[in-house]
Amino acid sequence: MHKLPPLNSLRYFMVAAQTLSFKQAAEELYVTQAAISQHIKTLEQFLDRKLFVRGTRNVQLTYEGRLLLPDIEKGFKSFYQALDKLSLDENPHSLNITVTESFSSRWLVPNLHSFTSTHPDLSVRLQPTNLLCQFKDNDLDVAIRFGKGLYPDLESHFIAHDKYCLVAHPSLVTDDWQASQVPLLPMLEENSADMLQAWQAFFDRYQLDGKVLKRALQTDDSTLTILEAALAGQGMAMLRYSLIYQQLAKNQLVKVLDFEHVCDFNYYLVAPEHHFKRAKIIEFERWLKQACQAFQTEDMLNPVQN
Amino acid sequence: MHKLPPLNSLRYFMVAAQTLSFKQAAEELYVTQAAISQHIKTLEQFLDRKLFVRGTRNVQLTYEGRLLLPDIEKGFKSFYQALDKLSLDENPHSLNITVTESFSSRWLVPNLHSFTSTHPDLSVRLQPTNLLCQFKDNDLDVAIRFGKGLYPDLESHFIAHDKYCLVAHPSLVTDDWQASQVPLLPMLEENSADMLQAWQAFFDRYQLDGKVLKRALQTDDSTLTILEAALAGQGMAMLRYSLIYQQLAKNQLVKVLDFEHVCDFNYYLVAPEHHFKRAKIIEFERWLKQACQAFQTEDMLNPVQN
DNA sequence: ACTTATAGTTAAGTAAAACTTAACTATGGA
DNA sequence: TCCATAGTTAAGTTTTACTTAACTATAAGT
Repeated sequence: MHKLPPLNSLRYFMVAAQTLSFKQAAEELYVTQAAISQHIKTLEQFLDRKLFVRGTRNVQLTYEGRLLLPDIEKGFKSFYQALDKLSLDENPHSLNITVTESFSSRWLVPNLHSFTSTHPDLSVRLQPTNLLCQFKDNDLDVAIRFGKGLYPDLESHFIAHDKYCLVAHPSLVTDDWQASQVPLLPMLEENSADMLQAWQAFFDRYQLDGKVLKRALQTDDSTLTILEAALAGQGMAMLRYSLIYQQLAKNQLVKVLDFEHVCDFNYYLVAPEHHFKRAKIIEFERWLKQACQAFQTEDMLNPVQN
Repeated sequence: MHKLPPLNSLRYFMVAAQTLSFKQAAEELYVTQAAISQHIKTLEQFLDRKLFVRGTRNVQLTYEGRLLLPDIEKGFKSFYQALDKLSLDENPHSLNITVTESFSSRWLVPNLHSFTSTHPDLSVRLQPTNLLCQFKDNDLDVAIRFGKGLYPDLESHFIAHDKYCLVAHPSLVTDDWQASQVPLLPMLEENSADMLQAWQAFFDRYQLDGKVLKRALQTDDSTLTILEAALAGQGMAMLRYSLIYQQLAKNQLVKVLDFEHVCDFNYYLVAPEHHFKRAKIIEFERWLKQACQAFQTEDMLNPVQN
């Protein structure tokens, strides 16, 4: 292998060769033309070859200069290419996540510490909202969504399954509870297709008529409201395991009739395709998948789900 | 376009990334590991990205380091490629030519000045010999040869045609000379196929019997000897126009019966193929072709010749 | 023909970078 | 526990890069 010439001289040579003017090259490189002149001289001495024929008011490349130029250009092009790959991510030190309200406050916030502690130079910002925001003009890195993983112009990476559990405050149900006692509990209900489907499965299972049940609370899209109402003992709620498994463990909520219904929806990481090449997102996805194992159970691995 | 990072840091990064050891990289680059450490740090700060994960006794590339490496390697590879192209010619300031004795002393040496004066940084060395030397282990750049241009493993570039002229010292022939007087002049003869063919053409043309002519001198391969004998007035010689056109002009030699015979051979520049990529040879060939125009005449453009 | 303007070179001094030395940190192994 | 190893950092030195300013040479304008 040869010894490499001074690399800056190569750069100066390239620009001078492209412009065929030391003066112009100097302007492009924000130096004086004396600097160009000296660099070219250095390179010519290093290579022991004349690279330019100095005319009176113009310079020309010699044969050997012409020989050199294309490969030098190729080399710097590769360097620029390398930089391009990094610039996929303009803000490597901030991770901007939009996440559904319920998952944010009931799972992500309580669990985030194990990610932030191992990524000290990354500042995570959460935007809890149930709407799938625009990624353009929003400096959002990624979204966590519960759904079918089908979003136009966006890429979705599967994160975790989930299941609905019928739960209530422990004060409302006893250990020897029967299906016939269900009508005693008011329903805490959210009008989401997925959740309504779970309720229907429950009614079918116990041959109940949903219409006769009392409604204590109804919301359009705030799972969080339902959850808080359930925790406050206002009735029975059909809630996702991911959001309450910690409350179940601590007996702050208990299952009603042990009813479970595997969700038709899943958790997905959603973003424009190129965002998934960002180092911080690759890291975050890896962590998220691993951490979500905490609420993955055997019965979720249902072929219907995926 | 991005601003380029410090180029030396890129190089240090590359070697460190390849060896996955700052210490080893330092050894390869003949610097201390402190220098490596500082360069990597500089680059990381410039890019605002960690490139290495520092373990206790080893370093690993980060995702972004791995992203960067291939293009950086590609870049430097291009630079090495550029240098390779120059190293086609190890001695750019010397031009080593082997050339037939006669052409050397009768044409090249008298004409070389117009080349050397426009190429002041090139020192030309001539090796006059009629043998086609080995190019290997000989630091020869190129050969000038008179022939058919067919040399095994070598490339031949056509330079010039030539023709034989029957000449003698002006004291030996008069203006009103007749073919019948030919036998009065002794022959100065070289045993080369090409020249013998010219003699034969002459005999045929004037219906002479070559055998009855007197031989003043015979050589095997020294055209120069023949030429000098002719200049000294020792007889008539069949000589190539290229070697004597200047003597004809100065009347140091005159044509006998105006006899000319276009050569079956030509002048060629001969060398291994890659030598023709050397800047100095490209220059020399251009000059040689142009300068040889001086002895090219209309009648040489005979289809037989090429 | 003379002057002016332009492009590049060179020398000398200054600013910036690269590099070394040496002291320090952290950790795996004897 | 102590040593050996790999890397980091700060301080000082060397080297390189850059600017300024004076100089050369020539094309263009007057």
